[in-house]
Amino acid sequence: MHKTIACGDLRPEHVGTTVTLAGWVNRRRDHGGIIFIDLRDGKGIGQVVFNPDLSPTSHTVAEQFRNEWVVQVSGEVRPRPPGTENPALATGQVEVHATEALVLNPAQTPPFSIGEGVEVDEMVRMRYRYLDLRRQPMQENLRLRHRVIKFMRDFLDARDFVEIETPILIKSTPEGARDYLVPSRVHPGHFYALPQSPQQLKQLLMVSGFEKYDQIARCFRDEDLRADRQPEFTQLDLEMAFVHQEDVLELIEELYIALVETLTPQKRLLKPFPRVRYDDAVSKYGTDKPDLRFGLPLADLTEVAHSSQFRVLRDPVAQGGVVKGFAVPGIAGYSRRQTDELAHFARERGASGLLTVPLGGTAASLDDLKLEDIPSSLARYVSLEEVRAMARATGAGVGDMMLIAAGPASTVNVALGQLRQEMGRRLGLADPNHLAFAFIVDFPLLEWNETEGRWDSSHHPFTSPMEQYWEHLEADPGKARAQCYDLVCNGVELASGSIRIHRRDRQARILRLLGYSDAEIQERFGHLLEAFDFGAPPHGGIAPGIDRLVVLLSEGAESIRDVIAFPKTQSAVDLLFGAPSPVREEQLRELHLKVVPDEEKG
RNA sequence: GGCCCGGUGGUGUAGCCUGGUUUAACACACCUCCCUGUCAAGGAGGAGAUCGGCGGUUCGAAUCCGCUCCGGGUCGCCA
Repeated sequence: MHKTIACGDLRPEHVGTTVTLAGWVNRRRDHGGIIFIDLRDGKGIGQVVFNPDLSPTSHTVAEQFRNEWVVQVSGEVRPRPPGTENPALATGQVEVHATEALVLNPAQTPPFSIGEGVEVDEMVRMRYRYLDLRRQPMQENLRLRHRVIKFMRDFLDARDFVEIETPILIKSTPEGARDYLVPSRVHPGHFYALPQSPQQLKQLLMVSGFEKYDQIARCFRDEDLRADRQPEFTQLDLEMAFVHQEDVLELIEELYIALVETLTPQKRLLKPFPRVRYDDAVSKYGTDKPDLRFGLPLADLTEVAHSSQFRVLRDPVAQGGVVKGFAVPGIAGYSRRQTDELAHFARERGASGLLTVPLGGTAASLDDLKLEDIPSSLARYVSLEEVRAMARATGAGVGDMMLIAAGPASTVNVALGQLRQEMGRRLGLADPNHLAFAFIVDFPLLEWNETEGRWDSSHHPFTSPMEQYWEHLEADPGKARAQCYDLVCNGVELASGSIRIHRRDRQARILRLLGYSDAEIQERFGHLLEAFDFGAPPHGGIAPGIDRLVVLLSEGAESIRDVIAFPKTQSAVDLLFGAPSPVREEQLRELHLKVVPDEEKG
């Protein structure tokens, strides 16, 4: 080794010993005579002193040191002189007095500072990702990620799970996300697909009798990106035989509680995880991934609005829509500009408009409230009693503001749900040190696809409906509820899973319901159906996302790009390697491919 | 594909709305010199920018207009 101890491991117990350190120059302070170097390595930072009186030769070498040079230093560990200890450093009680110094590799001035916590443009960070990763916050993020994954593996190993790798080159799946395709050289015109998840493979492993399978699995989806989506991402994929839904939920709850309490004990946790029905989540929070760190629940105002004379509310109801609203405490004094901004926010998310209803004035209670205390267009069209009814329904009091939207239920829920999240953030109700986990259950099995005119699986076609819905499934598909569950936390979907169908006849019924012909079923799912004929056990599983979890557990990661070593941009470009890129004509020929130029761009 | 935000020395920002008193400003980093107990060391000096690109308006464009590229956010999309 080029070193005998890590820079970050220096402690008072080493005083008197002679050590050799190697690392990067984090910062240098040259006093003309004495020189201080903060030397950084993977374990942390330690201070080295170069004193010309002690060692003129090493002092001369150290005069050339610059930030990020890779250097090796030997010397004696001594306690720092009284009054010069640095409590901000774990190594701050001691320092190394250099007697030998060596430049292992000089370095150019980096494009951005490694040692200081300056915000740097993400484009530059990704272009020089290896330098970005050298920075402390990114080191912490990736080390946390490692510990999370190791914890999961150890936890499952102790419960008899077997980690099994599944292929990356596999068959293109028919529906769902767009596949990344890989052309076959050996079979002209044929393609592999990268797995969107190992879904069918893990079900086949259940048929194989492994009973408990898990995998830290890379998944690929060629869809447009968001802050919490990358073209490739990592899941803890797991599946169990002979389980009911509650068995899976209990395992996951136990895993997440143990993981958080062990790795991030500073985070507050709500135990046990509430089970929230899908319908309740949507009606109360407008979304199936509610942030439960705060209240601000949505209230249904359709009844009140229906009888009112206000067309903005009445007409949408007459057309089968709903009116919903929620109370935001203490913001009755918002300026016109601020309320306009909220309305803009709602419209951007699909709402036709937003009624802002401040309950202002100095009234002691709702009963004393006067119409002139309500600077809102609502007050011009509805009675004071109707405003009071809405306030009672939303829980608004004097000094609060009601935010109300009308329209089709799905539109209103999306807009108000996101507005609720935004208000929680603005009012500081969403404490980042609080993790509010919850299971969302009782999902609908199917969703009507308006554009395609058919039923889609809300989860995936292998999800089993609850037992009682099999009987009238074809007669009333929309009514069926699934044995399907999500784990959500702080407004983020963290995991999704289900009890699967394990009998051929039932799987075929679902696929036919989804509009597949018998020939298509055989071509696309034949391998799975055939497996079910050979003794498939009842089974189910879940797939927790690793990237989003690490973001929630980390201090300061703002997107999953901050917890992925080499992420891609929103346009799926790798700025470090410059991928994707054209390939040689010869490579294309081997793959029997010809590139057709874009018609518009030529 | 739609909408929104951003792009100014190596980094982070100001200037842009209201075009010319700006030789494009400031901080950090960088280079030189001074400095023997600092830890965001300090002091003095210096170098460094086709203002993302192309085109237009104008006597004059970082500033106004159009197109375009790149990054980010979001809707669609993500079984």
